Amino acid sequence: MPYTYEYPHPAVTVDGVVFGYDDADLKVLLIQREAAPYKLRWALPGGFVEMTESLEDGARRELAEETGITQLYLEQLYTFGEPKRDPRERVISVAYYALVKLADHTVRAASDARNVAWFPVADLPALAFDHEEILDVALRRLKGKIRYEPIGFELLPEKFPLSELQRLYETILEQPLDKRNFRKKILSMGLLADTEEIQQDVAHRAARLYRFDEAAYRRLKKAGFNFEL
Amino acid sequence: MPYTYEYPHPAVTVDGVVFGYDDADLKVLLIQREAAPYKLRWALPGGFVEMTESLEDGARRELAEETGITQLYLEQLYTFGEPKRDPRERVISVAYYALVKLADHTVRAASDARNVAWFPVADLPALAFDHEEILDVALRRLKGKIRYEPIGFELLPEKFPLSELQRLYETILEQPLDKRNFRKKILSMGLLADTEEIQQDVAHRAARLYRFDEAAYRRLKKAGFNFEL
DNA sequence: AATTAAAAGTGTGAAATGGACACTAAGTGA
DNA sequence: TCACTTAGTGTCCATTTCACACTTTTAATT
Repeated sequence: MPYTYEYPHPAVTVDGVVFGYDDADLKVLLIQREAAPYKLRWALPGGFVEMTESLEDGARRELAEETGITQLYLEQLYTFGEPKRDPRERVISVAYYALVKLADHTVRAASDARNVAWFPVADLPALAFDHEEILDVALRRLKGKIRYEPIGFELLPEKFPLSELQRLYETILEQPLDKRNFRKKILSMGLLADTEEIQQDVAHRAARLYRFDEAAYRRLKKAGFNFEL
Repeated sequence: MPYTYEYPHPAVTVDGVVFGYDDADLKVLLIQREAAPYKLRWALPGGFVEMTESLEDGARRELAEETGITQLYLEQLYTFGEPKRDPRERVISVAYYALVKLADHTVRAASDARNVAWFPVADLPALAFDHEEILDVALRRLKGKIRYEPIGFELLPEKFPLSELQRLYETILEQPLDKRNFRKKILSMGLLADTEEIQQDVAHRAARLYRFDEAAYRRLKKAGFNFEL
């Protein structure tokens, strides 16, 4: 069952940079490699694209197979194709980045029992291949995009207090934000709905919980509204 | 000399959306196909990536071969990989977009003598494959990027009057801009150097000519300056 | 030489936005 | 009841944005 072509074809893979947020830490999901090259190194989840699936479907499939994660915000990031990025053969990797609500997804061990774990972005192990570069591009993209698109919510639980949203922004942007100005700005966008609930089991005044109002988002987006922070 | 793999590999191409600007028109460079499928249809220039070159090098090589253009601003756009986008076999296409100074480059006929021509973006023929979608993504990217990065200069001659720069912005953004406000804003960025020259052979008051000051750009960029219009 | 045409070039005031800043309210635990 | 922790709230000043119209310069036409 070999496949033969008149001209050489590179292999094509999809890799995913999956971000999660937990307790003031931005985290990335990594998988430990079992085989050479880079045996035992941590790497981004990913794999070969199948001939009948789209690139995005391939990315979703690989993430589901390797980490069990299925509900996520997914967007194409960049395509990496330096000739020597994989020592075995020419591999073009179409990278996606994803945002998941960490609380909802305790990661399953991969279907093939490889190690899967969340690492804080601020404290990463050495990665396989050019995955450090891919991660770097993903971080810059996330940092840039969160300024003008309301994607931060994808990293938080369904219901969250404003302070948690602010901490998320401060973590990703790596700069402190003024509480009053942040609240004014975010609330004035009209994307947050008050759930009429408050935090439970906190040892201080409980905060109101909000949720992202997706219907409002679509309405405003269609009207050309600007979500710049 | 066939190439054989244990698993099926898609073909990988690079395609280029080359923009030029001329006389208040944004234009795209297209090539007429000679062979089936889509015989005689116009298409984006592009071709197969060679195994030893990077994706960007491949894009530059294809553009040089097919159109003779060598000096250009080039940036990766997006990767298109729907299973059926090419009827012959599975083809993943890494698209780049490019900006060229149209005045400097009268397009050469392709090395293989295919028809090459500039088309106004506002008045395009039907295109081969999914090239209309690729062009659409490129246009949106250009429109978005020109708002916060000074890339418009890449489309103008070395020396240009402010009115021409303004017309370029108005063309790309598809909206009129106020002359005084535009000048104030652009000049205050400190990216334009006065060449001390003025227009020649115009039938009215001649305008000062400016050039893009790349050294200043790099300095300001490093300092984290914001080039939003 | 005077007139017309065409585009260049220039400033102000009003409105909206952005950014700095500090205290009170509410709830828990000791 | 006191101490601690986080929630929640408004004002002022500086800056930016936006709307807006006339004079200058040069060449072409009569």
